[in-house]
Amino acid sequence: MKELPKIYEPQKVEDEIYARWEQSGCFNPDNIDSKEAYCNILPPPNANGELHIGHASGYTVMDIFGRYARMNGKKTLLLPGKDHAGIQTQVVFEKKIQAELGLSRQEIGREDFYKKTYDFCIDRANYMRSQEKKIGISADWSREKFTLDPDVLKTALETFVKMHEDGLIYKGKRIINWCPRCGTALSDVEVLHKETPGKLYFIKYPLENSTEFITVATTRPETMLGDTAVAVNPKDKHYSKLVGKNIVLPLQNTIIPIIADKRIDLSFGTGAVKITPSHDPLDWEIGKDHKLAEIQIIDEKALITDLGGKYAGLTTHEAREEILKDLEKLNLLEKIEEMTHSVSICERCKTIIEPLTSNQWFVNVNAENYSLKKEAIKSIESGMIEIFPSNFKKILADWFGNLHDWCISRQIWWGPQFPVWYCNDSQLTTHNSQPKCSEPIVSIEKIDSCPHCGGAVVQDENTLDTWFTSSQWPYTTLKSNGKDFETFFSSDMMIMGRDLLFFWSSRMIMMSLYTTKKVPFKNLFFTGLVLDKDGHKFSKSRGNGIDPLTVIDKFGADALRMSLIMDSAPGQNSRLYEEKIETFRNFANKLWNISRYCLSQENFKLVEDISEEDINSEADRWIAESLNELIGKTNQLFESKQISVAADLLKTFTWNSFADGYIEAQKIEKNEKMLGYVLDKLLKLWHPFIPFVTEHIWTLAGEKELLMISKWPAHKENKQTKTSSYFPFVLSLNKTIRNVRKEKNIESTKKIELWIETTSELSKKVLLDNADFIKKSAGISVIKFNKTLIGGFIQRVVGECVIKIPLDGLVDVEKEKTKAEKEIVNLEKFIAGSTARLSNKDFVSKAPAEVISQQKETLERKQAELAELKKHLASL
RNA sequence: GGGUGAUUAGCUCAGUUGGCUAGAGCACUUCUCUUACAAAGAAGGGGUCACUGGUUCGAGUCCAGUAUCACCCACCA
Repeated sequence: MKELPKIYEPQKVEDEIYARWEQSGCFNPDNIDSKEAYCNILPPPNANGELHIGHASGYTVMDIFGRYARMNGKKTLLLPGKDHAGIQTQVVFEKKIQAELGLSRQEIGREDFYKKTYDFCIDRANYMRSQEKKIGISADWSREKFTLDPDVLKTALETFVKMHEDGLIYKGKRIINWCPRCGTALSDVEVLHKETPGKLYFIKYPLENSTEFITVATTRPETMLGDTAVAVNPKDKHYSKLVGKNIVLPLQNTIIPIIADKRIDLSFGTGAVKITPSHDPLDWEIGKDHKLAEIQIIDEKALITDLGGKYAGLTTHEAREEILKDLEKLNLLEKIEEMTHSVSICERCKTIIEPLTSNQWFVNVNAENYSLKKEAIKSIESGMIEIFPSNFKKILADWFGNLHDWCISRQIWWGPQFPVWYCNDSQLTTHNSQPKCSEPIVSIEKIDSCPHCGGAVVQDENTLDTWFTSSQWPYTTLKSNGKDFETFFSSDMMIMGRDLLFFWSSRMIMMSLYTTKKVPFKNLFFTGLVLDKDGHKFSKSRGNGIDPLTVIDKFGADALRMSLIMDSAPGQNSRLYEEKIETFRNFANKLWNISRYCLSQENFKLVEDISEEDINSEADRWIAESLNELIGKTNQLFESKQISVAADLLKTFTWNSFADGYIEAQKIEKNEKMLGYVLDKLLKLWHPFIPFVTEHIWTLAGEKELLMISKWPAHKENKQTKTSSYFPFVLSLNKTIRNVRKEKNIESTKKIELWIETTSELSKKVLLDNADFIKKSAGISVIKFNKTLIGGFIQRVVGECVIKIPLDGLVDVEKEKTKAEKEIVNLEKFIAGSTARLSNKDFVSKAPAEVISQQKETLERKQAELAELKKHLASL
């Protein structure tokens, strides 16, 4: 066998390994013959940038489960894709063309802008795909989809048509969130709320035909131009006499009523509220109930409209200044208070949102014939979808409960245009000879002329909300490829950042139940945010980003994968930093060197299974049994989705048990077959986590088939496990001797004698069986049993043995005394507690037998130890 | 205003049906380049598991409350 380098260099092998996986065709489930299917739909990243560490985190988890399923013989599909990401991509691309060409999208024109953005996305998608491969995702690239692929989009638009027919999609004038910078309506989830210091203005509104005033408080005085009422709480005694009277609205000089509405908070401000139905969500509700007029005084560019009289054309900010000045002149500004309040801002560009009434398309989430939200709640509460961590279940259900209609029309250019046409005629004339011409024509096919009058038609200019298409992603992607939908839907697991809880997971659930009557996924798994070392979010402005490719280049993909999934529970944030990644790079190297050792053994090969005859020593039995136990636990942990705990367990076994324990013992008493068996199982168990290094070692060991499709290790259930505590006893004996050497500063080259007193024949046998190993690893010249030792010696107790190490002249009696005394106190404390517990009737009657016997066993051992110690102390 | 999560060794975090003289990695102390590995090996120090009560034979783990921090939701004008 050729000499392998001491250091594992992932950079040199990872690309080649990935290429072999791809060429094998095993990423494609069509090439796997199995009745049982498994499918993870990978969350499609926005095709407008590059992969960041958050993507890598989710992908790693998905790939781990995918590889686990594949090795368990399931027809496994990991379906990759990319999202066109409407508003976000438009913002990104507009900036790009502005910077590179000095052009605005208006200067380019809608059609051309769309084409250019499309090309940009495809370019980014190609780059991002190469990043995804670097991470080692075992996805079927032949099935990769983009949200704007014709087949995917067609399926999504068919849903639109169906929902429209069912009355779940309607167009109407409602108050919406308007982003003046993006120039579009936004849904509620796309609006953020930010605590902002501001001012509360108290304005006096004169009563009609009176010298009295009613004072209202507002943070946005400019909206008074659109006031159509003043409202007070019906219970508010201060104002009860005024309800029904009128007010002369200052500056506008219109007459508006004072109304009573229970939604008004008595304790806030003066208890009297100006009502501006066109520019405030609550006011809009109140206005509707009281049939108030709506006067839109702010337009879609955040400028005052003509209805704003002399303020028309001003920005809202300018108008506010002017209005305050004018009110002051009229002596109507009573006072100004400082306050902090919550301001709505655009999720994408952070511009302040202007609420305004607008004609938009909505999804009715609670229609009489089909309630999207109620069905979703049902699916969650009935457990059709299992959610990790489980407390997110309640959060989701509550969110659905409070859900309002979903605004799905955007006034942007990037994204699918509404499949809706209008008869030109109907827009021009209000009196139409054909009444049907006034109704929108909804169709996924392009419409050339009005089906009723044959006249010209125009397509609805609106663009669909990105989440309308991505909410159908598991359905549309599988639907567009042969029988995939029948085979794989519902998908098995969906993994996403918790920030997508409301944006995406919720909508996928609603839409899937509506279109397919099935849940989109059986398990929903949330990852927390990946933060930097100081717990900050990664962001461009902070400049603390970690590029996955840089990390992979430096430490390898396996190290990155491990550092992303370890040390974090589902849904919990985790921190990522170089030192952490380094430790996993070190682990990959450890596994590499373990394998190097194994491969260097004569006649070494990986072994699928062993029999009783292959177990020759205590060490063999111990490692075989521990391994079997490990396999059982790992499988359980995979089933309960606790992969980070599983990886931790594997790591402890690999490093501590196998490398430090078994391999060292095996050097004395060779058993290549056992080495081959354990390594075979370890490579398999590790493969989902660290696919590259394991596959590489597998190949070096001479295996022809890929590790990726090897059979997952099975736990041997029926096998009666014999007690495997003998070898750990040998290990702890070694440890104790080394400890003594260390304490006494005995050079490692100096051999010492080991005298043992024991009444246990079994212990004696084990020690004799492992004498060579003990001698070598603890530097012992000779082991003597039950001899009387004369002269100075150090005494320790290990298990049922009293061990004595003759050390003439090196024994510090006082030091040994203190040490023994300290240990005695410790033991007595433990024994007292343990004895009390065992003599407690309730404990004995209620605790499980296993716990009791274990307790007894430990107590006896400790008591024996104590007795020896006392004896020893007396002799000092 | 409502909700969720966190609080365990100097730091970052595990700890899933309650059985723990509480674990890992990093950092620290002391040895060792011993023929798989110094990206390593060996030995060691370090914690009344935020606080207060409760349930229980037994609580880091379950319940109630308190404190601090973080995040999310909400139509406080």
